[in-house]
Amino acid sequence: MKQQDLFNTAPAPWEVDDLVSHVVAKIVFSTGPQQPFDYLVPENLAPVAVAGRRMRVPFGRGDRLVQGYCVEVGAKQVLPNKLKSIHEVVDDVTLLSRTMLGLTRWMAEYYLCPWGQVLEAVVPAAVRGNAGTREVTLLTVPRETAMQLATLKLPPKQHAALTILAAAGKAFTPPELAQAAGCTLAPIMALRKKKLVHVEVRRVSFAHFDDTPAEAEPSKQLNEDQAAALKTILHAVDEERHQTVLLHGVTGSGKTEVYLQAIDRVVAAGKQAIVLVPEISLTPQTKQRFRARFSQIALLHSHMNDVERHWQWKRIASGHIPVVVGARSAIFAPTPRLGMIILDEEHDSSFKQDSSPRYHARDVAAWRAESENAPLILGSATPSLESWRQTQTGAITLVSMPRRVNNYPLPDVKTVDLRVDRKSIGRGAISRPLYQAMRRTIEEDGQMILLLNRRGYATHIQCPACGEKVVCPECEIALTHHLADNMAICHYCDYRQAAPKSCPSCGFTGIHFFGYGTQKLEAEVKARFPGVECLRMDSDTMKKPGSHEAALERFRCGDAKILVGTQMIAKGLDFPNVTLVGVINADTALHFPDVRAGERTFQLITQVAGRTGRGHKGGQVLVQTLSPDHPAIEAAARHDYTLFAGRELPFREKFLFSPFAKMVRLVARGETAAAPEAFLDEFAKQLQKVAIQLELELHLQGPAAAPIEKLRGQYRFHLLLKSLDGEKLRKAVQMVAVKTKSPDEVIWTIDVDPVDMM
DNA sequence: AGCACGCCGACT
DNA sequence: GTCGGCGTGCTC
Repeated sequence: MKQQDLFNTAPAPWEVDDLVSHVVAKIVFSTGPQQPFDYLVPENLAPVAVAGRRMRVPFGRGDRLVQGYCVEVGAKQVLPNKLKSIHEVVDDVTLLSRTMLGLTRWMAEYYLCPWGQVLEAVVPAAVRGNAGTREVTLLTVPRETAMQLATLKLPPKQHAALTILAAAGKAFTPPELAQAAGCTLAPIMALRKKKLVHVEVRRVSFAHFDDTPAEAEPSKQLNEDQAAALKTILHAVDEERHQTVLLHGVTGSGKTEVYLQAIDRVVAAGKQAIVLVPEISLTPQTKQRFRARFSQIALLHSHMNDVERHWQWKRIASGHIPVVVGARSAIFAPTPRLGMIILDEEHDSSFKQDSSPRYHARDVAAWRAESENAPLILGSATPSLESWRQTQTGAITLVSMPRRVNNYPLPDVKTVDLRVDRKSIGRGAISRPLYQAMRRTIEEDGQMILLLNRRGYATHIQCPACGEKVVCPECEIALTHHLADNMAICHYCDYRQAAPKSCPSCGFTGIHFFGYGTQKLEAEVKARFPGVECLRMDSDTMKKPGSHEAALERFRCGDAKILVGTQMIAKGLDFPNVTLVGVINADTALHFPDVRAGERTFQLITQVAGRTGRGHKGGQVLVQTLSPDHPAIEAAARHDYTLFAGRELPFREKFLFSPFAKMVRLVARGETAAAPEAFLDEFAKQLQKVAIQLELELHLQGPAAAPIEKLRGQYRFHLLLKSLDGEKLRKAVQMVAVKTKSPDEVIWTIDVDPVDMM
């Protein structure tokens, strides 16, 4: 029998009489062994030893003190001397409620990663480190001392200090008291030693941020579709019952207003709402919209410093903040009475975390909402096929808003077949039809958005003489030419070198820069529309905090007429004067070796098309493509989600992909190609054995070189596992994973429900 | 993860 | 004989 089993199985019959009942705490560590460990709770710590706090416990032969999360406290029959005792309780506030502990345990099981690691990810580092607080010592005079103050025999300075403290009627820190009494710290220390003053050590916050409530704006009148959607949601809110609602509303259908009014009801009931938005759309516009409607709101954004993050966390935990708006990790906000969760743009891939624990906020939200009896609202114009499928099986309630507000029509979308038009335009990214539409837009004083999903100037650098391509030495992918500083940059690892003037291989001086990035597009626009203000938004120009706000303001006020950018301009923007959207190359994501390539393309085109026609002037969209007949592009041009889903779902079903099959992806990497490949080969073999044992119908794809074969100098391989039985699949992977020790040179990861296949 | 234990080879 | 190489296994 293994040692650990001694603690989890019943004691031997002859030991039963020795059992004593004791309060025991279950501790989980964030590093080291993964299983929980039991410790005795000593009597003096019983009041503070609460599940959800961190504790320091003696661990190992040397009894070194280690910090861990207490996940459970309860009376237990134990053999005396079997367990060690907790040394100290670290936190004076509970970091994780019962629900959050349950949630993290579920995440650990579902995403196949250690519980301790999930706990560490869920509690912000700023909270763990008590950022922005410090310990202060507070002195008061106890009753007994105050009564005998007159008769006490004390040196004059001590007596004076004590008298001042007794008269003050509030607590002083030692330095404060020293100053008030006009003495040094020595007499005060003496008073502390003689136990004449009461000492309390407390953690206080010295952070302060503006939290003055804003003037709240009234709600808007809803149209028929919005009112019907709201009614469905409110039904669940009022009954305090869990239900998932998919709000499928076309772009501009007024989903946000429905959210806002649903939140109103939650707030009125004294509960809190969590609103999750994609990272990219936590824009000033979204922020303002929520801030204007709710007087008290916590906006969690990535540029927050630790002090503010901690402060926000405390405010939320105190229950005084009714509305929390944030990206993915806001799903862990410590709201004490959760009344509703909203995931806006639920299809967005930024809801999936790309490091361990690789959770999807949509699925975490579903678990949390169910366990807290709260409705979950998923909103999108282009729902994920995972959610859409669940509306068909009845697990999710579908509510549709097929019309735009104010009866504005959806914009007219035309594809520009580049196979035909390319010849007529010569060199350049803007086809003749798009150019003409741009001209017209400017004449009519409208504004326009041009989407090109690649940053930089030229996408690859190649020698026309010898064919040599300039690639990253670490990742072996084509370097992108950036004009601003004339550098060649790897978009995977950010490796950079000076752009070559001649071919590094053959010395030919006519080395050529091919392909279009946003920088080159911007240059072309400026050249062809002199005097028209053009603004570029991509991650290169939006690095500084506040640049996003500034750029959008310039566009909103009309100073800039043309907005050029990557996908960051495709979502959420709401500018009524935008009457033209141009998609420079709809095919960039279409031919990726990824099942979701079509879905992503459909989403991107639909979303960016939705940026126009939001005012009385209407709007039109031109989509440049080499594949106008591709189902994803055709469906997007017709604004027809059900057409797209109707074509895509049978394909997913036939070839066993999500949402029909559950998928798990293993990625292994190393300095050589052989080691990770061999590792995955062996893993696959072991899996097949376990699959037979579990009677699991397992489908394997690979191992094969990952689409990004080499990254930062390491070779990458992957193995895709699929099965209709997700639970058994995870079980099988778990069984193999615990027994597997990879060679030192191989690093590997497990991704449950992978979204990114690169 | 750390830390002790233990079983081998190179040294005072 | 002992010092230390790191392979193995345990930690409530």
